[in-house]
Amino acid sequence: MQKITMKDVAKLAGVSASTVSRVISDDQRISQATKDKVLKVMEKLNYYPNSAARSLASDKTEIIGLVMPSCQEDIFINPFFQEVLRGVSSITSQNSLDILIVTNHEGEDDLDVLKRIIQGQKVDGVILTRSQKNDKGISYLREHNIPFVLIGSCLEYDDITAVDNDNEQAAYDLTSLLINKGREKIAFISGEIDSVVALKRYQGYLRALEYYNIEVKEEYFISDEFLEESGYQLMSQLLELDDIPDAVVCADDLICVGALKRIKKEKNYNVPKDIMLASFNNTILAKYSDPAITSVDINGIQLGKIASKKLINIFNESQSRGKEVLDYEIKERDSTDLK
Amino acid sequence: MQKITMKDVAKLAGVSASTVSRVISDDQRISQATKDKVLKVMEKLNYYPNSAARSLASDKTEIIGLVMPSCQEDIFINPFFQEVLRGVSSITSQNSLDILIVTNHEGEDDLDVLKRIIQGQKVDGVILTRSQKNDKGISYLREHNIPFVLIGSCLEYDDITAVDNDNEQAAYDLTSLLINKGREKIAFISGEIDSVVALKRYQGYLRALEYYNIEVKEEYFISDEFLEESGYQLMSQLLELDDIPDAVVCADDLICVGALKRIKKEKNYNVPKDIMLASFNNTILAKYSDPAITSVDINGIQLGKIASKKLINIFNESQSRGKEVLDYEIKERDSTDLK
DNA sequence: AGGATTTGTGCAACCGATTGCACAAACGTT
DNA sequence: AACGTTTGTGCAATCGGTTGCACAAATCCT
Repeated sequence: MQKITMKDVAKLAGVSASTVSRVISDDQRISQATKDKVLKVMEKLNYYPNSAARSLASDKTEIIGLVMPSCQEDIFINPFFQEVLRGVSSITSQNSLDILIVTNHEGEDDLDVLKRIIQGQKVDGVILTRSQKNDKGISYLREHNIPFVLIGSCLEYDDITAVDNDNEQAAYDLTSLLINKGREKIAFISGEIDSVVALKRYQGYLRALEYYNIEVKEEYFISDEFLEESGYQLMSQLLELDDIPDAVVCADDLICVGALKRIKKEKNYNVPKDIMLASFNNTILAKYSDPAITSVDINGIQLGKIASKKLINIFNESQSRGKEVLDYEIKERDSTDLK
Repeated sequence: MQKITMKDVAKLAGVSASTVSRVISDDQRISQATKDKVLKVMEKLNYYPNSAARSLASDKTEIIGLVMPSCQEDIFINPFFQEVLRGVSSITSQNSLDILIVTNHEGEDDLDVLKRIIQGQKVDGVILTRSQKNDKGISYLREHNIPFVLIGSCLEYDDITAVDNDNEQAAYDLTSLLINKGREKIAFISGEIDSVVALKRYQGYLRALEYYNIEVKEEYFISDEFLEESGYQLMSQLLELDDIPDAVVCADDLICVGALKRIKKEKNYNVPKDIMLASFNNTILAKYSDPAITSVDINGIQLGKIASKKLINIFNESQSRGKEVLDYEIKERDSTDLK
């Protein structure tokens, strides 16, 4: 495929390359007549500007990076990320930006990827989809003053542009709901507790127990990874306790679905009668599982949308930085409903 | 953030920029001593090559485009695409490539996006996740000799590199399964029948009916979009017929889930007793719905992996072009099981 | 030892855009 | 008519790499 460059357009239109460039960026100083002429030629030649040349010269890529969990991790399977992607995608589409899926190449750790992407200037900015305690990535981005938005929260700095739900409060509400249904032996199972979101949900759970004067049993809190398999294993552990819980709060639908599967294996336990289940993220999993799972809708699409908008604001140096907290909604379903 | 360029590295290492460039590309001609020296400096300065400059000069981006359904379309919600993305991602990660999510910007049609991405040289090649009859995109890519791989099939050309399942046969098998369970009034509901995959599945369905000498009723085939909502609507139509089908083959899980929802609304119909449901793609939806839906596992992850591998092969001009047909597997679940 | 060969490095052109500055043409003013 | 503005366009440097070619130094040969 032979390449059409600006020069070709310029020559055919009988103008200089700079004029063509200015037509593309819709420069005020170019007369309408010239613009029309050049645009016609561009159309005729099927010209599209070379984006590498463009970003080299202008120092902009028109691409934003969406940083996903390492792709080796199966957590990538979590439908939550697809929701975020959809949200992001709808905004980038409106703003003529593209999305680069950022995952680590073989041998890279989470910080390496960011460095490669950012310093290699593959993107103009990034959206992070999760955060950890003492997140190296966040520190790096912050120190180097790189445009980024966090979906989630950051414990260490309060000057970070982010979108999140009040996961602590949501977990409090969810746990309270179980308590109000008469449950007192409530367990909490989670993915990596280093993840801020897991931590916040755990704290909300604790606060609810304390508020209702329910004893916090150490063995009722166990964590592993954000995977269905982990949910299955963790539930196994709970079922082996002398005093089996009568309700379980899961930090994520994927975990919850795993836990449910494990419970179903035992003929003598019924959800919700013997054990109630409640969870987070309200992905399609929760909606279509049997029984359907009560889950906190954190509106992944909206998180993605707001995050992208904020990132675009940062590009434009307009306001609306800072942290934005989105509403959540508990979707009550059969897993907590005794009918 | 001040930029570190090759010149900086070159100066500090006491070599020329070309040498640095050659160290990066691990050129044979550079001595090990020099390589070590330069690498050390690169590390020290935290140098990462500017990818715009790199691709401008080398005419390579190290990025592959994953062409998604228009992001306005809700089909983007289909978990199938996430599976593909996971597969692609695992391969690109191993090969130090990145993924650009390609969706149309506002005002662009499907062909425009491709032109912009390809002629603007944002990517080295693309993976298409769906195809239509007389697909403009495919013609364009083919004519301009652009590296691409299709996940799916193309009816018009047989020289296209693609990965697919034998969807016709799969639909035949699936329909046969229903027939063997004693059903004879089998409907087929689908998304856009312009999509090749829908068409193939429809053809397989027809072939099964013919093979078993079952009359093909025109009103048993209706189509709309690949959405849950469509499944719901289409099922409504079927339920209004004088002679209601006793089994429905759906072209996609999302549709099937919608259809199921609609059936559940009618108290006097039971799945699978009155109406059996069977579907395609075996996404989590099918697995966790209630009743669980019998679905053809087409292995989206694997499709994504093979597609990426093939694309990389095209880059390397190695063989293994052509079409590859992957196995499918019918996962029988409660929606077709009378117990 | 001198020439041929191999090995390692640098020079400079080039990739295709953007953009500050210069300047010609067209216009308005007195 | 002469001069100052305004308007529209072109020149040329620049962005940060890659790569063909030239060439110096090191090695090998007879």
